[in-house]
Amino acid sequence: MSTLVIVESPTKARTIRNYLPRDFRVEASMGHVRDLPQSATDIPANVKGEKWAQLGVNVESDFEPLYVIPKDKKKIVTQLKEALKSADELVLATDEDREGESISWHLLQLLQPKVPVKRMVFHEITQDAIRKALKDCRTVDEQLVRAQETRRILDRLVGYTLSPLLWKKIAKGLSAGRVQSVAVRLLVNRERQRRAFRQGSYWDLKATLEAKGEFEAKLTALAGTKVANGSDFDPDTGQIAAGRNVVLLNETQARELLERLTGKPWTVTDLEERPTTRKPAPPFTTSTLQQESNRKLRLSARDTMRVAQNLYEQGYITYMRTDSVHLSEQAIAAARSCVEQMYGKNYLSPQPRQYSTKSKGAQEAHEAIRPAGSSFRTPKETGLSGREFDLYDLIWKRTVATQMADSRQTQVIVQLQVEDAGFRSSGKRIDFPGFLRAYVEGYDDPEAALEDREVILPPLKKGDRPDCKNLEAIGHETQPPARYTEASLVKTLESEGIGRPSTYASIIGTIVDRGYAQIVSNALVPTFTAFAVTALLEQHFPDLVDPSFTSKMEQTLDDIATGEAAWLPYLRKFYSGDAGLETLVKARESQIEANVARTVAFDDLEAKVRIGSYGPYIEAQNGSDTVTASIPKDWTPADLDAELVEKLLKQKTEGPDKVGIHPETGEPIYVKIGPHGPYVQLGEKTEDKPKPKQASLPKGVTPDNLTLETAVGLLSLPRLLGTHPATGGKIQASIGPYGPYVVHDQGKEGKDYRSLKSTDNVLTVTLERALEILAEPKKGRRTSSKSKPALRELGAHPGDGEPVNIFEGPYGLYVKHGKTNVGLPEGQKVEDMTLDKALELLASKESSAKKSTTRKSTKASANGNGKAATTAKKKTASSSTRKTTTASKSKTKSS
DNA sequence: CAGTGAGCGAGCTTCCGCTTGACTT
Repeated sequence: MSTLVIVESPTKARTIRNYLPRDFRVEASMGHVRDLPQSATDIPANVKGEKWAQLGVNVESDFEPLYVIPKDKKKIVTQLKEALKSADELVLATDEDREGESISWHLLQLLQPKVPVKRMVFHEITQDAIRKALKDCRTVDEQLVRAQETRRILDRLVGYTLSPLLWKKIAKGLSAGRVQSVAVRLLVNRERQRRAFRQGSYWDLKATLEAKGEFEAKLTALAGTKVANGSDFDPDTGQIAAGRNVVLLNETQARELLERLTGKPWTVTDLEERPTTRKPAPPFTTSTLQQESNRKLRLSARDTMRVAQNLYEQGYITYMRTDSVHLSEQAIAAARSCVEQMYGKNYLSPQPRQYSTKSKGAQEAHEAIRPAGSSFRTPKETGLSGREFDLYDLIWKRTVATQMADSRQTQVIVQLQVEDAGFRSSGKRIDFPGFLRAYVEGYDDPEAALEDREVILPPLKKGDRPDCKNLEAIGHETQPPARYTEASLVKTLESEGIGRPSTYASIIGTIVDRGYAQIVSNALVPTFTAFAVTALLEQHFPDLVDPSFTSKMEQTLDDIATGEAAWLPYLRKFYSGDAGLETLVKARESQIEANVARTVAFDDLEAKVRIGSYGPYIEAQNGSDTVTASIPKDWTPADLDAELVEKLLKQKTEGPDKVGIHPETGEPIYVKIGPHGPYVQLGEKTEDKPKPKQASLPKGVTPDNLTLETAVGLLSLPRLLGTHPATGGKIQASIGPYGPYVVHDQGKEGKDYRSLKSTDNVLTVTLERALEILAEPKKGRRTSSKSKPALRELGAHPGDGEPVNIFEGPYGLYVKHGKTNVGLPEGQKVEDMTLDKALELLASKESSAKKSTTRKSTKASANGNGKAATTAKKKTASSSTRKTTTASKSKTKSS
């Protein structure tokens, strides 16, 4: 008989197994094992008829939750039940936070153990910590569990009562929730500011001066009055903000001033040196890791987490979902020894640095994210490569930097005077780089990154008379507030305490999937739907989309956990009764007119935008007629101005613009804007010609700058360039779904495609140039085996003599034989691989590949609801055969 | 690929937080 220990994750199970006695069996629950039913198919038959069944919470009977085991957890639960049979003690070792406590409680409910049960908690995985934790076990904290359950129920009530309202009033398939709706609202508010933004412009002077060295200075004051710069403008008017005592220079004034100052003597009137110090940023949490990785490595939150998970599973870093900046003693010691070895004692912070968490509602069940172990491997020592290397490198540097000395800098500010004009020059000297040697935190605003650059001024003193080498007038324009990026959205949500480390990445996924935002070169741009939904929620449920809603809820949950508040009255007040959500939603349902809710009004547009079942469209009055026109699919409110609206409508009222007459066919060519953007069409659509020739406008060509020549060219694609001198195969140029390309027809060898560079023009590209492009090796993902050499060649496959090699792909290391690829098992080192081991892996894959073809057909998606761009959730039942065999193999090998 | 903006009506969509596993090279 033995003790069964249950933790959340298999990786945690593997590590703590080493610190427990031999007769302890450690299993993983894989997160939560029970939950409210997610969709109608999960609702058990016996409650399906009930009014509250769709909610999964019996709101008529003290909010009793209906718990089910989600499909993908059924197997785990049976396995855990089985494991418990041979145990004479059960130890629940899930995380010591609200969710972790709840998992333990659900396990108890499900497993109904007849043997003694203990609740064990630890914050560090070391021999000592685990042994101590095992001695100090407690029971499950029912109040903490209640707090979790309250959170769960509240989120369900919000989400599952507001979403149906949106289906009725705006469009089907939409969603609302405590977290996502606030996130969407942040995006919408920022976009509203951008639309309201009025650009202001101002001029100033820049001087290049010389005094024992060159330096630059900027005009700051004129006759004792400050010269206006960007911060003096009111973003809503584009004018100088009220109450500012500044002089605003326009171009003429700036040039006149330049004339007047030219040739006049300059004097240094003041010189100030200000020493400053900077401290290193705290170690990574999930949120800060995602932010930095997005800024520095350009990884999405999701990719960051995927790579971090790999690093964690291979034992390179500590747990990647955390809100704590706490470092264990051993981590601090390891970081300090790294600093000493790599940078020397001078660079060590005099005292070990420990950080404390500031963000709201942090639960701190884990350590900060840092290199694993009691001594850190340097990035080079790890043998990692690609994204894994980059991310580890980032984590290593940030962690090591926390134990480094402050950086000491001197800010130098020089005031200069010429006639009545005051100039300023600022420099920065890094006296001692300290932690900057290892790590500089990134910025969302690339301008701000300059802050850390050293700007050396020549040694100047008061009374110096520098020569003016050059003086120029420079015009500036104020910029609208920047859109949110993934990084800045996560940062904002975290600082408001909204969302959890495990969900930051999926929040962004949700709002993109629901069609609330599009990612355009790293920026999150809200859609028309986002505007409509946000307006409805703000107007009718202002409390729920207020960022402070979550922090108030958290406060109550904390009180429930400590016993100072009771859960039932809280939920009752929130949902039932006169002021409750249920009543409110019902009342609003009859008040809100769908036609109004579907409409987005913009101050600067006369036409209205409506959300239709096929996407957003414009509606305007033309005399007594109502005209509607679709807005192209990837357009957002950011793209829509009065001019474009006009264009879209004109196409409907007066027919499309004619570009000209086709010189050969004599038919007219039209430029139209369709659901996929602007395109040209040859002739009209008629009964006997239902499909006139059409072609999309490529990037850079707009309806405005489109010439007849270009239009004719586009309509004549694909264009034959000639034949290949070596093969005699045809070479053509055209535009495909991925943009302009050239293709070489190699007969039975297939076609060789290459994308054109942005500097090439499909309509004019020559045969010579095409041959040049075709001669370049193919880029892109399919050819990594050609561009990247094998990490190791293991030899020929006995079956067919084809080589068996190890490669590295974006998903880690894998063995390749012909077209078969198999990932290496966890922890398998490249050096230890043999041909035999590789053949074993390939064999297991090749045999299971045959079976797997029969399973696929069951997954046909029932997603026929038109445009809602949801990515179908992939939840196929796992084909256990291959996985379990390889898993058990690697287990026996490692033990 | 280049429209539509309304209907017979069944059954369904949807939340937040814990986890990993399927694919792919």
